[in-house]
Amino acid sequence: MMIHEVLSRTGLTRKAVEYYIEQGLICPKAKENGYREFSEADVSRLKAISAYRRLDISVSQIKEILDGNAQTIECALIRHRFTVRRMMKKEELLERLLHGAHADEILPELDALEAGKSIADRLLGAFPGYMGRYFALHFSHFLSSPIENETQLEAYGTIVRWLDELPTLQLPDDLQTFLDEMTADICLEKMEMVQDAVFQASEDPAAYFEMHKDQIRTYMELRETEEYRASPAARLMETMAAFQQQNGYNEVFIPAMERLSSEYAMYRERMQSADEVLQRILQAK
Amino acid sequence: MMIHEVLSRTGLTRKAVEYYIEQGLICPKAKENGYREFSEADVSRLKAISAYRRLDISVSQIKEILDGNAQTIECALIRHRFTVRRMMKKEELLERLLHGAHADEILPELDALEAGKSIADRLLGAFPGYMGRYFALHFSHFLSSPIENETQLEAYGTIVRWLDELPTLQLPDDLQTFLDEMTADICLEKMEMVQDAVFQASEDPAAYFEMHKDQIRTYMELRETEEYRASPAARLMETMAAFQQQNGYNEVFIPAMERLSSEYAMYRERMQSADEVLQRILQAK
DNA sequence: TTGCTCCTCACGTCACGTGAGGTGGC
DNA sequence: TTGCTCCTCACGTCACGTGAGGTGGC
Repeated sequence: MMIHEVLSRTGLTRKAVEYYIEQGLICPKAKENGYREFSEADVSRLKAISAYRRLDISVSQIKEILDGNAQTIECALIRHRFTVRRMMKKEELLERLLHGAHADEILPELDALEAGKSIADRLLGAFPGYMGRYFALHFSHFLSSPIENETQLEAYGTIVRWLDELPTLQLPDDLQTFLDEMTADICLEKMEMVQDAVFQASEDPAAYFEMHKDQIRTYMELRETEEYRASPAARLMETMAAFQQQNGYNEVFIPAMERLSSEYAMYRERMQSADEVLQRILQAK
Repeated sequence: MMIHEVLSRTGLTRKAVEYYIEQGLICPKAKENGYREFSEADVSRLKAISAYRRLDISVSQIKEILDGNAQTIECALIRHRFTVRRMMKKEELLERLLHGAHADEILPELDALEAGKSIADRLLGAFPGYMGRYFALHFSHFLSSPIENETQLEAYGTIVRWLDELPTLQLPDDLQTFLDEMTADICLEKMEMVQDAVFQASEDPAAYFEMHKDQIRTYMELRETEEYRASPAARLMETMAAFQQQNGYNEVFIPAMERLSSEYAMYRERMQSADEVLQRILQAK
């Protein structure tokens, strides 16, 4: 069909369609007279493109999505969600400005907001698929307090540099497939529920361990078995641990996060004492 | 001071500051050697500019705000709020796409979202200050149902054309000042509460009138007095009514809204029967 | 003289919009 | 021939980013 029909069926403009052709999202054949011949498949692709574009997804990301990269759309969704949250905070800040607040008051909060965004973006890029989403969600939780002193600013710089220099974790194909399959149906809501559960547990670890002692025991026993040690899950954990150790995750990234966010520092402390509690329970067994 | 100090104190880049100078947001003096001399006032202006920019306000709007136009910032806030709401809907739509929905399903909802935006933007521009905000908020309430047929599409076109051709309502200076002063402390929250109260009342007008009959009587009596008729409030109402009548508000805009949104049509019906109830009550008086 | 800051100018970004100027189909 | 569609090319948008190339101050 001719472009005219495509335009009326998709609601796109001629220039938009030409742009998508130029960017390689669709490739209609050129006829002898130079006219382009569009197929039904082109039309349905263009409809999808239109939907994604209007949902604020960039053309290059749409290309990935149409190329069958299912991770991209999850990634886009989480980015979108972070954006909405930031916008809500911005709304608050705008109201404060309207009610006479001075710029000096809100600039540190804007700094924090933008720092949170750039760290979350980098985490999403640095770790493949599910892991990036998990890390981004996890650390975003602590990145809302304003950036008010030099220490925080330096910590932020350290984190950004560390993430920028981090080599991309390239999992062996089988582990990557395993991870993707295991996490395929873990939507954002579930991730958030898990995170909230962890945060809750960190507040009163003894109670948590008491309540879940059977599961914990089962898990601990499982981890001792040969079967588990040979499983992809164990190999995945090992690979991650080795990657983190090689790149100074615990020496550079975590301490910088603690300097950037006092909330995170407190969380880490709670987690460490939780670990001690667990050790005591296990020894008492 | 030199630009270097300005940059370190504001956190802006050289190029950004140069852009704001080019756009006339600040005008530092040029010294003989061509260097620019910035003042303390420039620095605090730049801090405000930085805050507003990072809150997604355009440079031309910031110019208006810095020129002392207090309405602009309210306008920006309401736009921002609408944007957040749209983003939340977009998030839902993106989730549906992720879970396998076809583009055809969500395109009509995107149409409605964008129609809502363009109508709200036009209402904000067409009516001065508070009125624009009130209209935008009021009609946005009804602009969420998907655009699914030709009638709705035509209605949308009619509305957009009507708003684009609408002359800007230029109130006499004293009435404008009166309006601005009366509405200066009506924040969005209050507006929303009022709107919600109206929507509630429209569901069961008899009950509403019964509950507020004393206020209604007082108001009706007030409207009969000479004092009220000579007040700016009455003149404002008259001016608005005349403006609406001259431009076919009830003949073009309202019917198109009814065709675009069945929810709005229902609301109008309820309001009309509410009016009849009120007339009966007043006659029975 | 060296190394630093300052300046202006030009081109790039992203996803198109808006014509201009020319050809093809009926 | 006329009026329509189709094509490519060039320049514009918004708020800067990224150099290039040249000058001023110490």
